[in-house]
Amino acid sequence: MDDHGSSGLAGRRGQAARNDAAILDAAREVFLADPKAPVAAVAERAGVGMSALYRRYPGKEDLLRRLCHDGLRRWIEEAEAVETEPDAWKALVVFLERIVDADVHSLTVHLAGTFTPTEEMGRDAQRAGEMMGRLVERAHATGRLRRDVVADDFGLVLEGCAAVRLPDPERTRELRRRFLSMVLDGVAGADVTGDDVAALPGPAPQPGELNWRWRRSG
Amino acid sequence: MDDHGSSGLAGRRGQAARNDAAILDAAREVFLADPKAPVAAVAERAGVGMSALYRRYPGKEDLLRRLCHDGLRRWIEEAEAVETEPDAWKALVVFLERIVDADVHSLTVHLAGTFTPTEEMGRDAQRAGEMMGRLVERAHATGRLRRDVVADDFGLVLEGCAAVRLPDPERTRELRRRFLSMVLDGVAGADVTGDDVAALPGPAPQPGELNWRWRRSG
DNA sequence: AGCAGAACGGAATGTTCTGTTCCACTGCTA
DNA sequence: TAGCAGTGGAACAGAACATTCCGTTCTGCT
Repeated sequence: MDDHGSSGLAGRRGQAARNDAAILDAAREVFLADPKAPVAAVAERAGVGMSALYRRYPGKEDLLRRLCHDGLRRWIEEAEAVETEPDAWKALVVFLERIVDADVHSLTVHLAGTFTPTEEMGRDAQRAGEMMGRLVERAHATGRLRRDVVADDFGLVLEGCAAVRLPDPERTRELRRRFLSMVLDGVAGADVTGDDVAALPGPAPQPGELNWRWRRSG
Repeated sequence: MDDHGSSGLAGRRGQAARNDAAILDAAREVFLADPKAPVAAVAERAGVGMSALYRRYPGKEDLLRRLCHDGLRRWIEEAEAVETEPDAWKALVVFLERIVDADVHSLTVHLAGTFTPTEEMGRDAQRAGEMMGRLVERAHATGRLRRDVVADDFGLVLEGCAAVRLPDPERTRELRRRFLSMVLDGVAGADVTGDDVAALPGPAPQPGELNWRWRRSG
């Protein structure tokens, strides 16, 4: 087999490989902007025809599923990446920043319900939740994270950050970072200030309470 | 004119008046859950037929516009209500809590773009922005609000709170309050703690930057 | 050089979804 | 009791959409 260059710049095979990526990128952009967007919008944004799309995925749902599962894997990946960080607080912060920057939360949460999940996705989702839990547990141990904040509170935080949306993606990232920073200051405060903030109100979010979109028939 | 009771419990006229409210309530619930929901869903939720709806509004767009404008007026109303509160920080907090509880932000922001706005709405929107600005200005003067937070940062905050959504409305309210509380602790911190938090990153949101949905042809 | 077929663009198709209209009916109101 | 404001819900027309299909292009191999 006469492979023209190892990184796929070759004529036909290369174009196909490039389309693989183009389609996924386009799908991410389009479906993040509107989870109900038509498939044709993805093709157009990717600069390919419908057939290029349907050659790779049996149907719309499969594309959505793929996108979501990729997001889930990315989450796990990022969580693993910060596990070696000695400063547990910093690990948590860096993790959140990366998830927010990559818009992973939108991928995993907003797309849920638009397809029927795989069992493997269920397992990965649980794994992702556990890793977040461990991250928070570690941060609690340092005393830097206020004690009345639970792991699922960060579900709220990520949801909030994901909601910040502007036409310009780069500006969106900046403002999300800014917002995240505000929230983190509120979440780190207690020990530093010497405790003059009131306890967080209301029952804390229960595990799985935020994942209602994953339940069947949505 | 033989009016059976002043608060409209009468037979036919009363039913009509009751439908007025039922339709608006239903529309709020339905369109807040999904801004693109079909009109029929509103009629069903209100327990009325299509004709009851189209007798009151020439078309879907008019209903949306009405809902949004009501939200805008509510915003102004709430802002005026806290203007007499002597404690400027408390005024700001109470105002935000009320806006969040009433889901006014979703009404005014998420519905924008689904209809062409009136000029009067434009004026009210500007007025609403100004009132928010004054609220923040007053809070700054007390020193209780950290200095690097600008008025439009609360656009981010409200967007974030509105993004917290569960099937149960009451639980949604609780968790939004909890999230808001976290954010407010982050936003109040600086002066109280004696300044060991870093400055907020990124250029602050510019006036009008968050209102892009209001611009024509969305 | 030439062929087999992988890969593609985009129009065509059949179906579902939705905004709006229409009509027959009900029971106040005067 | 006559008339009509008010109503429910079926009917309609057209838009939107996922998916299929066909004719074309250009590669990789012989």
